Amino acid sequence: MKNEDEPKDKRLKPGDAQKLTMAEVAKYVGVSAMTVSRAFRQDASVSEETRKRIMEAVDALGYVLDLSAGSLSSRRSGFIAALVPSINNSNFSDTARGMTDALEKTGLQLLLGYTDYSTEKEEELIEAMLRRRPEGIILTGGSHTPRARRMLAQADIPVVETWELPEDPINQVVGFSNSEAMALLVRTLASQGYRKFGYIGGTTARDTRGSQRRSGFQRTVEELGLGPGRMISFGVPPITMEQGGQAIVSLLERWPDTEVVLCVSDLSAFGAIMECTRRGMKVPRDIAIAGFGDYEISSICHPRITTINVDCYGIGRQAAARLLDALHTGEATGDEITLTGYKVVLRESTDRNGAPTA
Amino acid sequence: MKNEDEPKDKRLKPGDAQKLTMAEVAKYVGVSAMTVSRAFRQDASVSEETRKRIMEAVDALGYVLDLSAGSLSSRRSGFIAALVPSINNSNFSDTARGMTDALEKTGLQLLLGYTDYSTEKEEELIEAMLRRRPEGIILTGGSHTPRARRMLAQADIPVVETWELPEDPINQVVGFSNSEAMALLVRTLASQGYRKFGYIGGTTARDTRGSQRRSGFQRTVEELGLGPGRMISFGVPPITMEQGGQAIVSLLERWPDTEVVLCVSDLSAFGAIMECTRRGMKVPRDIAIAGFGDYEISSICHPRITTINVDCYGIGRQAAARLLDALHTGEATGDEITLTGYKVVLRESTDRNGAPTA
DNA sequence: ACAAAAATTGTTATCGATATCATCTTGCCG
DNA sequence: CGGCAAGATGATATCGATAACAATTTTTGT
Repeated sequence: MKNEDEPKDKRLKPGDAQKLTMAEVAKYVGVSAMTVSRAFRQDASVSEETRKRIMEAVDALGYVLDLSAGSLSSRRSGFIAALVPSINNSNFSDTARGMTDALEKTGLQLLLGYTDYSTEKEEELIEAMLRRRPEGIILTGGSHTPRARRMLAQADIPVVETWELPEDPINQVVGFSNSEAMALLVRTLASQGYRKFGYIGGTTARDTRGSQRRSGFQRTVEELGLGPGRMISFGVPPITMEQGGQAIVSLLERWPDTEVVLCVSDLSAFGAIMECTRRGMKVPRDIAIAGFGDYEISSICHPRITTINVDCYGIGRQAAARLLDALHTGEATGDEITLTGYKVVLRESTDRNGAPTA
Repeated sequence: MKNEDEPKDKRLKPGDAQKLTMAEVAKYVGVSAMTVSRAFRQDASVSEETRKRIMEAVDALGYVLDLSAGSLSSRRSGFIAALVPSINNSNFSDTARGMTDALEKTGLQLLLGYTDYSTEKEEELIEAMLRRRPEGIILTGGSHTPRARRMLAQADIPVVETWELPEDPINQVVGFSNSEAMALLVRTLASQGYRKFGYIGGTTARDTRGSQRRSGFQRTVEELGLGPGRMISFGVPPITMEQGGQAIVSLLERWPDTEVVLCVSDLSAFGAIMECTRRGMKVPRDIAIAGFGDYEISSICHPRITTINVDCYGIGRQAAARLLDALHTGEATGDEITLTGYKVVLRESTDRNGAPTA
């Protein structure tokens, strides 16, 4: 006979609810741990009767599966990492919702991280995420630190970049051209007769989508022969409603004859409109203002704001779908670019008749 | 001699970047895996020289620590779970920021989940989180399913409930009385002469904070002898700007002489104000409207909205701090209630002089 | 200069589930 | 009724790091 282990010296602290493991559940039911493990997966071969008994025991004991142990041995962490610039931006939250919906029923969980529009923060987050071994990762934008790129390459998992069209994609891309979208808005407004264009955006290149919108604006105004646009930069992205208000004051001081102002987002457009209203100017009678992103506020406020509607939800949904494709096909897929839609939404704030309450 | 293992049959797939482990880094540097492990923690005793060499190797090889293995053996997952109702609500995102800030430098990461104001979704999320063995968990509100409560009890980790004062706290609480806050707003407005009070909120009890605000409203209006309040319920929480607009229409149809309307949140208040404006009513001249939460929009829009400012950031910060306390003191702390502040912010939308642009 | 203390590094067992292969039933068919 | 396939279950090794303790080197005090 082999010598039996003495009762272990493991001192369970008094109040310490001894931690339940699968083995204990197994002993309780009278099966092996492996069978309990199988009972937790619907594809595994366990008789219905045994599974039922196990699940009852799980319930009775209050056992909760331990994925950290499971993922170590199965080498599947069971989650997808997604990094977005801001927690509090309905555009990105719509995108996140799209991802969550697409991942439903796949057994994969979404882990969100917030980069605060900073590539350094993004790098940190990528490292933090990779340490937990995600099965794939979704990023916003195409601007990353060199080290971030290296880590991603090394990680050998599918990567999807979203919300823009990077010049040098890592892997897959789901997004649209922010500069083209802004160009479309400029051309649409120009075709309505506007000639003197102003632009409000943040000061730095941190927000790459913002920069792209700006360059789309600039380029298109010049292409249309409407001279260089009047551009005001204000604040570190993401610029707030308040900064939108401050910016339009600067802009109108410098170029009082401006006819229409395009803003990097609806939020700054809203701030600008409110500031104008407060100063006794009527929008669009005295000045027209447009935003970008089609946030809820733009269809509610007075006057309603002309904007670019972006398929935020679709971006998320498709990004997750592309990622799942890559995971299923064994990541042999070519790196594709999936274009998502956008459209101009004309509303009161740029109405040439200037009769917003019409 | 024992038979030596044949060179393993492990077929590394062609493109497969063979997964790096600590052992390989260790071999590369010429130390033991344990020393590499130590090099990753700043408190461990490794000579500076060795650590430098190891970190260079880590960099050169592109190794990324594997926490799923580490947390299994150390029994420390290194993260805190936090569940909030909505991803896209600046109040909660401020709270989340408070938590993140408080956890900075503690080595603990925050994992956010979104319950969508549903206790069923919350239960699912709690289970999903517990499966990854968080070291603590922060919840919003005090309303949970029985199974959620059981799982939390079994998990034996500190729990903090936030944003309200539950009748039956699980453990620690960081929040304030929503009904008292709303009562304060009612009393403040009553003291300014308002007599005929209306209220706009969601239809169900899903949003417990909303329900508490409603009951605070109702109770106080009656206490002041101003008769039963005029209450309109509209939509499933969280109610949107648009629903705020629809609600005020119903309310004014039913009770056209209402003097002031309190809304469950600033967002519905904003929607209500815009709808009034659109219909040619002036706020506050024709009707006064107030919100709750002091969102950015309320200080920007026109007219600016009277509201209750809540210390959202502080709630998050303190919740995380209390959790850290509990973790450090070995969870022997008594379950305390930490009250957070709120205050009435009077703005144009309830100005009795009705001269918002004054 | 030598013992004691401190700092550094290594060895081995282990965390809790799952992959893998082995074993045991059961059912089915000619 | 033998034999084989399919289904159900179990035994064991393993995932990759870290805890715990052991061994070694360096520093310190007197």
